[in-house]
Amino acid sequence: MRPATTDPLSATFAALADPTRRAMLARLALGDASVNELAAPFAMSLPAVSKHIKVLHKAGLITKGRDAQWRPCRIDGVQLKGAMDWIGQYKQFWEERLDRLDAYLHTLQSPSTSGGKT
Amino acid sequence: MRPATTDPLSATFAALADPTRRAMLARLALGDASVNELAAPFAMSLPAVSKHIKVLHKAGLITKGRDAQWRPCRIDGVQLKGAMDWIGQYKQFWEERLDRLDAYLHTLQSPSTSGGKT
DNA sequence: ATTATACTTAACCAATCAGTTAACTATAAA
DNA sequence: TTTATAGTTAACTGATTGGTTAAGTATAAT
Repeated sequence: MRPATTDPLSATFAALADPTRRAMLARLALGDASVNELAAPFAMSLPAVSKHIKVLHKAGLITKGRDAQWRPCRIDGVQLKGAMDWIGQYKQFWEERLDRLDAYLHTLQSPSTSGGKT
Repeated sequence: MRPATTDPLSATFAALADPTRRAMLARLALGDASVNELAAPFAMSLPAVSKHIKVLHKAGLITKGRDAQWRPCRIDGVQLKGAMDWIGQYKQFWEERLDRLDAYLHTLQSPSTSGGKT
């Protein structure tokens, strides 16, 4: 087996690739929550929830504190920013589309000499 | 078994969770490329590359054309925008941090009545 | 000391994933 | 028609994933 400590970006995207975990982040965006509070909306066992939380934690998307027997979870934006920045590199590939749509709409609006495709 | 057609966001994040596939997108950002061109930098078989491409395609991150026996691939930004927008919801969780750092730096700079920790 | 609450770990299972090799399809070139 | 090039599909494999139940740990309450 490889030591393989997956790179942060891969760990982040993998963690975000599950709807349950995304819902947990959505919950945590409203404020810190214990494991049981995070588990409440889901029809799955507590160990399953615990594993999801571990995935989020290992990816660095949340931090965990301690308060008696509770383990309050808190969202941490650092890795989310990393993921956002990575995707941001490709912004042109959706803005370009909008530009083309915009250009097309202009051709409809002002019937000049443009014949269409180059 | 569930039909389960995974939601677009999950498919997108899952596709991005692999460094090989991210590298392929980086290549495609430079311009369209055939399957063999995409495969060139990687020490893996062509079928493996073909599978990665299929994952990207099913997630809607690329489109595939046909030119004789070639299948030119092109990046498609729509789903990337979707992923970006989802993450963007959480912007406050990294800007907040910067705000706190900024506030802290100000306490260092202007030695007012603040004693430090609460 | 016992019991309840909060959570984790262990062991297991079925499904998916990332890779392989071998065989196949489709188009172009000789 | 044969051969080369480009790519996909099939069948297999080992590792990972997402879930389960049962057992264990840690703190608080009785």
